[in-house]
Amino acid sequence: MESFVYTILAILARDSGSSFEIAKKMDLCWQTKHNQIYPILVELEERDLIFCTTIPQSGKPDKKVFSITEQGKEALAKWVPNVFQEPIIRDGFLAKIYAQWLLDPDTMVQLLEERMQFFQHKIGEHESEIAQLEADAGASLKDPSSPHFGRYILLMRKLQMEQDESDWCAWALAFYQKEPIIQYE
Amino acid sequence: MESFVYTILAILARDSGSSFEIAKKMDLCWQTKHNQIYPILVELEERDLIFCTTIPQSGKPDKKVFSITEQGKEALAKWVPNVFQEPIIRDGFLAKIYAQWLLDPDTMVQLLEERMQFFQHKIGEHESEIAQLEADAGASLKDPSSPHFGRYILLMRKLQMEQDESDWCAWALAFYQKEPIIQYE
DNA sequence: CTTGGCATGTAACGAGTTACATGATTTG
DNA sequence: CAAATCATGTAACTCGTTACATGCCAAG
Repeated sequence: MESFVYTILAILARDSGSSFEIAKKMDLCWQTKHNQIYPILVELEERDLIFCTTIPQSGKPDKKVFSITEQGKEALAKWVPNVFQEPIIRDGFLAKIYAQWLLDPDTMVQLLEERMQFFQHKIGEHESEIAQLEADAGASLKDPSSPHFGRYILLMRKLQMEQDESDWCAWALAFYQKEPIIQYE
Repeated sequence: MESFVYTILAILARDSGSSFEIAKKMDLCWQTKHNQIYPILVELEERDLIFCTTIPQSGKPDKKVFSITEQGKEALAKWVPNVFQEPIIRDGFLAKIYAQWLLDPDTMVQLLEERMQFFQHKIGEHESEIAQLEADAGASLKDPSSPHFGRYILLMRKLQMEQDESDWCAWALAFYQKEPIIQYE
């Protein structure tokens, strides 16, 4: 929960945005559904760590744009050097791999191909986001004092991880094709 | 939850074990605390997907060894080709990276080094587990019809992922050392 | 002699998801 | 003209963690 709250602050520190926009950016660090962030935003506003500007819109409900306050930035900076955070990973697909010996090879091949496609799709998305960032931010991307640097290096990490996942699928698939051709390690 | 339950079944399909032993093996697929598995084991036993042999022990509470039933194997095999499972990742460290521009470089360097060490430690653990597996199972490790194959390829994947995480930390650290020497991509 | 691992569980609480409610605008 | 995306939120429910309870054995 703590990490979840500070992820919102970290996102708002880089750029103001609506609850909906925040929700989309969360995925890179902390997966969640948009519902969860509404009550937190209220709480953060009460604690003066963020503030909200309401933009009236015709037809739609008002758009609420949240921004971080100086206090918010301080709270965030104070949290960062705190206790070590263990990453949480839960992946049902891996249980399926664990149980693969009970299944026919065709099912497993299909499963692995589906997974590979999933990551290939993600890779495409992240590649275009990086290209966008490069176009927008230019050289500041590689400057640790720029607010874009963090997102940039996280995107690069995600991309590499997804490439690895995809490579691993290819490697695993080779075992079912009788000819293990791909080197992995 | 569903994936969680089937992960238990997948582990028991490979090898019988106590609740405690299951809990330790869960980490590779689905991180959880041991408390959560006790009520599930009761439920699975009621549904005849697993059965339990109680071994009396002096001093300690009885050791309960759980094994999968034929019905359990069938249920597991039926689940595998089911709906695609999206992996869940939540990592507070990444939020810290997101917010890095608000912090002094020293803090970030320390954070990255700590993270790197964490993964290096995990790599060591998994390497010795793989060596153990290779010694125990030999050639059957690379045979998709062996019950060890699944765990083997999952361990290889974990190892690669952790190596990547560690490499990424080194890459990110280079930005703070003025000389980005490491190639990543 | 204390920390950590082995070993099993329950109860209370906090975190996270699903379903529901509502409605405009854009894309296929 | 249906589905997806933008957009905001509440309520009910399920999932997951922490705290508690108990006790042995081995290593440092």
